[in-house]
Amino acid sequence: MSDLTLSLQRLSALLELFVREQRPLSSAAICAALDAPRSSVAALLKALVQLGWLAHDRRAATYLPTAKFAMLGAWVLEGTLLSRPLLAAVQELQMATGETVSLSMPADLGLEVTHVTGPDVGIRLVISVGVRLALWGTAIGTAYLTTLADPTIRSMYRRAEAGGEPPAASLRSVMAGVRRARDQGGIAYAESAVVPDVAAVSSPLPEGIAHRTLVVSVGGPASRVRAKRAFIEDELRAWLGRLARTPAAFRT
Amino acid sequence: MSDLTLSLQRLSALLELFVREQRPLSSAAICAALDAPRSSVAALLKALVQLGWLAHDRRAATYLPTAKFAMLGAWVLEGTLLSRPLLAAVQELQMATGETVSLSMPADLGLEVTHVTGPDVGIRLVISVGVRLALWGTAIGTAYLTTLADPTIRSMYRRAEAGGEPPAASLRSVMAGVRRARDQGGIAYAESAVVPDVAAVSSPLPEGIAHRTLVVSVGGPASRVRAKRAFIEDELRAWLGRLARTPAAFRT
DNA sequence: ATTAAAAATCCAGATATCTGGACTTTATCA
DNA sequence: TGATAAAGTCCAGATATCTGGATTTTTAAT
Repeated sequence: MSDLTLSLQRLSALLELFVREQRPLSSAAICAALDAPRSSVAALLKALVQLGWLAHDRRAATYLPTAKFAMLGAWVLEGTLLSRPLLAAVQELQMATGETVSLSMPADLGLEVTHVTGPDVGIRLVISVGVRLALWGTAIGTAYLTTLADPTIRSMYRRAEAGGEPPAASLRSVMAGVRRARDQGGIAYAESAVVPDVAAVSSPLPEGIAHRTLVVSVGGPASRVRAKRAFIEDELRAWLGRLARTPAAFRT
Repeated sequence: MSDLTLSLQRLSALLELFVREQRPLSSAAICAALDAPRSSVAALLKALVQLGWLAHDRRAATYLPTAKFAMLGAWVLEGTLLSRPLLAAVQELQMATGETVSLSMPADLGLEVTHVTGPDVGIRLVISVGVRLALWGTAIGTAYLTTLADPTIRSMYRRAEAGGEPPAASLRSVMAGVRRARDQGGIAYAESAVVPDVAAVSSPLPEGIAHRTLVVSVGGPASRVRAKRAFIEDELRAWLGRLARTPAAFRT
C-alpha cells in the first residue's frame, strides 16, 4: 500500500516542516526534524537548491522555499482552474446567504475544498482550502454522488471500505440520501456529518464549468442553518439557475 | 555539478508540465511529455496521489495537482514572509511613483522577485514573481550588494565566475557602482541592465523587517524613469524613512 | 591574519529505486 | 451484458540512491 519512495517522503516532510515553521531553517534543524542522516539531507537540500525550489543563504547557513516553488502550485488556487466570474458568483452567494460558501472538487475517494469564502466577522463555519471531506453521509458528498451512476457509487463505496478508512455511513443510508437529493434537483442537506454542530446545503454545479465536477456548499452553525434551510435552498437554486443559463460565462 | 536525483528531475518536470497545461493530464500524456517509461511514471503518479499532491480521476483517467499541494508553497507568497502592512506600503510607493514596484530576496547568487505591483493600465514594466535577477550591474543587485562587506562581494563574484554564468559586468565596475550607491544611502540606479529599455531605482529595506534582506525596486521604461529619476529617488527616500522609523510595524 | 566551530563535500559499500514486459483490472461502448 | 482498449499492477534484474565517517571548505570571531 505504501509506494512512497524515500526521497518523496523526505521532500514532503521537509516542505511540511517549512509550512509549520514559515522561516529559514538550518541544515542541522532540518536533519533533526526529519530524523535523517546529515549527508542524505545535504544531498537533498543541494538538489532542491539546484532545482530552484529552495534558496540557500550561505552566511546564515539557512534554507527557505522560493517564490518559484510557490508558483508551481499557485495556479491551482486561482483564476485558472476556477474562473474569476465563478469566484465572484460564489462571493455573491456568500453575501446572499450570510454563511460560509465553499467549492470542492473530487479527489480520489473524497472531495477537496478548493475555494472558501465567508462572513468577515461573527460566528461562522471555518474550513481551509486543501481539506478533504468524506463522500459518505456528508451534504457535499451526497451532492457529488448525485452526479454519478448508482453502480459507480456502489463500487466506490466498496473501494472505500477496502481502503483503510471505513465509511461513516452505511451504503443503504448513503443511497437513500442520494435519492432524496436527486428529488431536490441535486441539493443535499446534512447536519453534523463533517464536524459536530455544523449543517450544510450542497449541490453539484452545472457541467462544463470546470475540468472536473464542482460542488458548492453553504455551511454554518447547525441551529442557524437549520432555521433558514428553506431560504438557503431557494437562494442556491436561483444561483444555480443563473450558472446553468450561461455556463460559458463561468467556465475556466 | 548535477546532484539532481532522477525522481526529483521527473517530479519537477511533471509539475512544470502541469503549470504549462493547467488542466488534468492522462498518464499516457505525462509519459510522452516526460519521455519516461510507463511503469516508472505510474509509480511516481501513484506515490504523488498517496501523498495527496495529485488527485486521480478514475473515470477520466487523469491527474491534477491538488489544493493541498498548492498550499505547500502558498505561504511564501503572502502574509507570512511579507507582512500585510509592508505590502500595503509597497502599494503606496507604486501609487506615488506611478511605476512598477517590486520586492526581492537574495536567492543563491541572485535575487528572486517575491512581490510585484504596478499600474493597472498603460505602458509599464512587467515582471513575474519567481523570476531571478542577476546581482552584477543591475540596480537591484547593486542595492543589495551595498549591504555586504567588500570581501564578501568579491568572493561572491568569484563564485559567480566559476559557476557557469559569467557576470555581465566587471568586478571593477560592480564595486564602483556599489560605492556610488553607498554614497546615496544605498539607492542604486541602472538602465538596460536586466532588459533593454528598462531603468530602475533600487534600495535595500531597513534590517529587521523580514528574515532576509529585502530589496525594493521602482522600474519602468528607461526614458520615463530617467526623466523622473530625482523625483523617484526622493519618494523612495521618504518611503524608506517611514519604514526605518517603525520597522516593527512592517515586520513579518 | 589566525583560529575554531559549523557546514558542506567526498567516497565506496549497503540498500532501495527504476525498468521492460507480461499480466490484470477498469471503464465504456455496442 | 459482453467485448475491447486503455490504464494500472507486478516482478526480478539492472541501476542509481542513500549512508556513515573522514576530509575539506566556509564563516565569523579573536
